Parts: sequence; structure tokens; C-alpha cells
Amino acid sequence: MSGDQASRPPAMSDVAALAGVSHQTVSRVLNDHPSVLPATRQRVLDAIATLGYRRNLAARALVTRRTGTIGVLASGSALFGPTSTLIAIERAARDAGLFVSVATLPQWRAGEVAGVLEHFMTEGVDGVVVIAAHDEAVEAVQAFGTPVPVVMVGPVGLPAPLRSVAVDQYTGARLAVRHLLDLGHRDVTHLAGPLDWFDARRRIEGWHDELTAAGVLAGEPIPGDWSADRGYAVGRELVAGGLPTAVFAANDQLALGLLRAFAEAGVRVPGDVSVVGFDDVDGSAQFFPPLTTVRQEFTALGERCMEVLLAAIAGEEGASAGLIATSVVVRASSGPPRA
Amino acid sequence: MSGDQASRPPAMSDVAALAGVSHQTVSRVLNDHPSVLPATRQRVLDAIATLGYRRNLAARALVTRRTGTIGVLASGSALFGPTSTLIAIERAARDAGLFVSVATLPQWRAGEVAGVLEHFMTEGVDGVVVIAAHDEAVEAVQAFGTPVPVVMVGPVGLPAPLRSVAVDQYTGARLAVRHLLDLGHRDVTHLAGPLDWFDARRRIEGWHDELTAAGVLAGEPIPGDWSADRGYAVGRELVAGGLPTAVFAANDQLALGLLRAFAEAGVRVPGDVSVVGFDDVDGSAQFFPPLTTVRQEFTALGERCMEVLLAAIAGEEGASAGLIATSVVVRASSGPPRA
DNA sequence: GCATCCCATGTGATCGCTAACATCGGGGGA
DNA sequence: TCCCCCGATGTTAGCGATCACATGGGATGC
Repeated sequence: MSGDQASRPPAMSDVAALAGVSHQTVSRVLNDHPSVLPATRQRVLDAIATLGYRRNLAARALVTRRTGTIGVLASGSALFGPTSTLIAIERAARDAGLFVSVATLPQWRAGEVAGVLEHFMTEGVDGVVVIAAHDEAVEAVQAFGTPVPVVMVGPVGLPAPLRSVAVDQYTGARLAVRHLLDLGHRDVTHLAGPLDWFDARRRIEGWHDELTAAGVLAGEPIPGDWSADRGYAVGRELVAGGLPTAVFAANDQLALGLLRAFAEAGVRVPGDVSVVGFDDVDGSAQFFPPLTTVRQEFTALGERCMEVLLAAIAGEEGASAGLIATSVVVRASSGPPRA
Repeated sequence: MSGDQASRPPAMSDVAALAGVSHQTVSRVLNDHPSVLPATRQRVLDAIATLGYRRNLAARALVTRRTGTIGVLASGSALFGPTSTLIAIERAARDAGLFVSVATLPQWRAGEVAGVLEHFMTEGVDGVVVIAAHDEAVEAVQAFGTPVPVVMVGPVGLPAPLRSVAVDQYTGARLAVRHLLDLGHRDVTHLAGPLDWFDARRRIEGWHDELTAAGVLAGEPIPGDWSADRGYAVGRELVAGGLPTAVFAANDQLALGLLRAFAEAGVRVPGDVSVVGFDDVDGSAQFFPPLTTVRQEFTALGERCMEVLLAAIAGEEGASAGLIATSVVVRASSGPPRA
């Protein structure tokens, strides 16, 4: 029966033969079916151990129409936020017993997004997570219309059937500004991220609303990207054109550039100007000076993401997301304004 | 025949029926078999498009015993090097038409490594890439003994059947030190990475050998980890205990900490002391001052990694790895020593 | 002009697993 | 005591692809 070609890995039937049961009983043991006698179960488990048997996932997927795999579409940059999110999601997924197929995308062009989603569909993923922080990503995913559930990480309030999970960027920004207001600042400039990113927009709104709520005129944010280079350029302009008492940068990279510009110009931080960032990247505690910033709970984000996705896969409807908390990490770059 | 349950996605037989051919001919079209008449091929392609057919990978894997998937075992940290490597490998793999299953590991304990490898084996991956920079990882992988090819990214000269691909850390370190020697330095201290990391050890060797080759006594490197905090602590000690004319830090984070310590103490860089890092992380161009550092070609690393893995999967023997080049990025943190 | 070979295509078996149904005892209620 | 039901296990039929082999017709060789 069992043609031992030495090349073929053991199959369920081999285990069954060794244990003296039918292959179906082996299947029952593997799937924790209740009606298997303890003695039988043990015999099967022994046979599995002896043979070094591993269940063939392809065969299983073929009949169950479930692969137990999710596809994660991530950005192809090493940016701190997206990367941390990816790691958190992967961990949460594997804890839930799922396999994680990852594809990265250098740019969010619709064609490429469709290509990757097609790739995932061919693979037969049970669900997709898109770590997508900006508009084009949402449009591209929406246009594709996958047959399996999709969770977008970043955006909020998407039209069905898309679901989303996000960090509370808005409140994070408000907390950062509140911190500065509490120190006595009334002149808080915002160096924003790129406007086609959700996070950037929500941080702008938070900054604006918190200032407005305190009766302070917000003005216009300074347009930026996420780069330290841009931070430096803006820093120089501020030095030349007149400093506010505080700058809230949309991320730590921008803040890093600002700090360099200020340091070079002999502007003291926080003596002459306070700087607050966003992300709490590795090393921000050793910027010059150490950066006050906003920390996001990526682990919680990953877990929430999995909850929502698993619920969606199970066919549940709502699965409202809620927002992931942030907190201000106060360091040396922020202080009271000069009197 | 085709029981249109509306729930089942179209299968090859559905396409065959619509195109008026046998399922085998559909298979031939999909696999680019030469002997299919252009007219037939077109009819099949049309039917595929009409039905929105997608080939079922599980069914294919079941019979071919190939999943077209590779497993990538990455570290669970957002460190720049490992993350960039992961992204590069993913891109190279997908370009090669492979699916990428990722698992991250917060710690390299043998049990966890075995667990993840077991996970990959169950999934039926055709090969495994391990982005592992230190000893324990190699031992754990070696102990597991996977039945499929494994490529370790980082180490060099592993015993068969393990293969490896690595960046030329050694030469990178020599280049960095050479740069300092060329500027006239003779007193180059090395702030090292953790000694159980290959990269750290090889950077130490490169530093040591380049100094020795120039007839300079190297002394002992200062032990470190990869953190900016450690860099800061060491920076303060150096300020208190006597500065060398140059410090070669094992990575940019360490360098960042050094720079802060020097800036706080009023030590001028590069006037009083030159600093060189390693990695060229995002933002290092905006450190204060902008950091001279060593850049690694991650894209090339990913591509080479795939070449080696694909060759191994194809059954080829040698597939010697070669080392990936590095280059020095000269910025403002290095200059001639004070006369 | 006839045998030969190859090209284009079809047929049947099979990969390893799970779902659905069949079977066979034994225990409890009427 | 008889019957019904359930627990433990076996049997059969696919899931959707590929592989190996079969088939039939036209071009080729001598």
C-alpha cells in the first residue's frame, strides 16, 4: 500500500496504517473532534510523532476552501510607523494561528495595488489587511473590490464593505498641543505631513482644534512631507523669518531636521523654541535635545486589526473599530516659552 | 454539469466548458505549453476573462508538491537594517513570482525558531530565508534541520547545507576607518555593537585590520549594543575621560547618542572629534552635524538572496554567495583632526 | 504511396485531505 | 425486554489542478 518512495513525506494514510485506524480518525484527532477515545487518540499521536507527519495544508485548503492565510499589503518603505504596524499585525495574526503573506508596494499606483491583490486572491487568502496611509491606496483597493474581507489600517470611517482600524491621530495631536498650551505657549506652529496621508490630515485637525478650543488662532500649517530634510529646510526658514514659541512637527523625522536647523543657528531648544514630534522613533530620546513626542500603541493596533478581520471572516457584520490610544512622551525639547 | 451554486468560484472545468475544450487544454494555456493553437488559446483566454477565473493554488500545490511560496523569518524589531533587508527580499521574491510568508520573532530562542520553521513546513514553503544576525539564530536553524533549502542573511561561511548571503561588513568597516585615516586620524576608537551579532564582530575586525595595516595600534573596542542610549552613555564617558580624535560607531543609532553627548558638552564635531556611523539610516543626513556613515546595498542583498535560494530550490549545488558592497557616505561629522 | 513522426488535444488517475453518510455496539427509557 | 439513540469508527466521494498516456490527422521521408 504505502509505496515508500523515500521521497514522499508521510501522509495521513501512512499515519492511519501505523496506528491501525482509518485516515478519518487521524483527521479527527488533528481537528480535535470530541468523539475519539483517549487511547485511540494517543495511538494516533504516537504514530504522528514516529513518522514526523505534517498535515498538508494545500490538500486541506482544497477541500475546506480556507487557507488560514491572510495577505498583508504594506508600503515598501522603512518608515517607522508602517513598519511597526506590519510587525504588530504579523505577530497578532500568527498568535491567532494564521499565516501571513506579505507584499510591499513602493508606490500606491492603482495598477500595482490591483496586481498585488490579484496575487493574494490567487493565493486564496481568507482576508486582507492593507497598511495604507493615504488616499490613493483606499481608492485602488475600493476599485478592485476583493471577494474577501479587507481591513484598512489607517483611515477611519470607510464605506462598507471596507473596514478600518486606526490610531487616534487626532487626539494624539490634541494631546501634543495641549502639552504645549499647558506649558504656556500660545504661538504653536504646525509642520505638517503630506496632505494625501490620512494621518497627516488628522494631526492637522487635532492641532487646529486644540488651539481653537483654547481660544488661539491656528493659522495655516506649514506644508511638509515626512522627511528630515524638509524639517531642516523649514527650520532654516523659521530662523530667518521669525520663530514661533513652539513647533509641533507631524513626525519625528521632521522634528529632527528642525532641531538641526535650530542647533546650527544657535537657537536654543526649548529656551527659544519648543519642539514636539510624533511617533517616538528609535533614537528620539537621544536627539539633541531629547524629543518630546507622541507614542502610538502599535501592538494594540495589530491586535485590534486582527479582531476586526477575524470577525469579518467569520461573517459578523459590524465589528466597529474604535481608535487606538496615544500618549505624550515628555522629554527635553519642550518647555515654557520665554517670558 | 456545472452546478452554479453561485458560491463556488469558477474552476478550470468551467472555463473548459465555456471555451469548448478540455480542462487539460486550459491547463496548457495557463502553463504556456507550446502546443496550443493560437486560436484555441485565445478562446480559452476569453473564457477566463469572461468568468473571472483564477487558478486555485492549493489544487496546484497538491499535485506539483510546490507552493511557490517562501518563508521569511525576520526579527521582530523595527531596526533599520533588518527591516530594509526584509523589504528588499520581499520585492525580489515577488519579482521572481514567489509568494512570501513572513514570520517575525521578538527573540531568537531555539524553541520559538523551531516553532516558526514548523509553521513554514506545514505551509509547505519551497524554501526559507532567515534574516538573522546573530549566533543563536544560526544554531537554532541548524538544530531544526529543515527539509527545504535555507538561506541565512547575515552570516558568512556556514557549514552545508545552510547557505548564506551577506553584506560585506568587514570591508565597509575598513572603508570607514580608511576615510578617517585619510583625513589624518591616528586615534580611532570603535564603539562596537553587541558581540553576539555577526555584523558587529565583522565591523570590529574591519576596524582593527585597517588600523593595523596602517601601522596604528587598535586597542580594544568599546562594548555597546545598537542603541542611541548606549551611544550617549559612552559619549559622556569619553568626554569625561579623554577624547580620541575620531570615533567609528558600529551603527548610526550609537553615533546619534555620541553626537548628543558631544553637543551637550560643547565638544565640536568634527573640530574636536570626528564621528562615523554605519547604516545610513533615514535622517542621518540631518543629525547634528550630518553623519558620515556607511551605506549598504539592501536591494542588491535581496536580489542575491533570491538568486541563491532559487538556485538551491532548483537543486543546484554551490551557489556561492559573494558579498554585497558598501560605500562611505561622507557628510559633515568627519574632518581632519586638530593639528 | 505508405509508414513515421509530431502536433494539437482529450481521457483517466491521482495528489492528501475533509464532509457526509454508513456501521456497529451498548446503555437507558417505556 | 425491546427499541431508539448516540458514541466511536469506517467508507466513499469529491475539492481543482497536473501528469502520463491515448488519439487522430497532417506533414515528412524514402
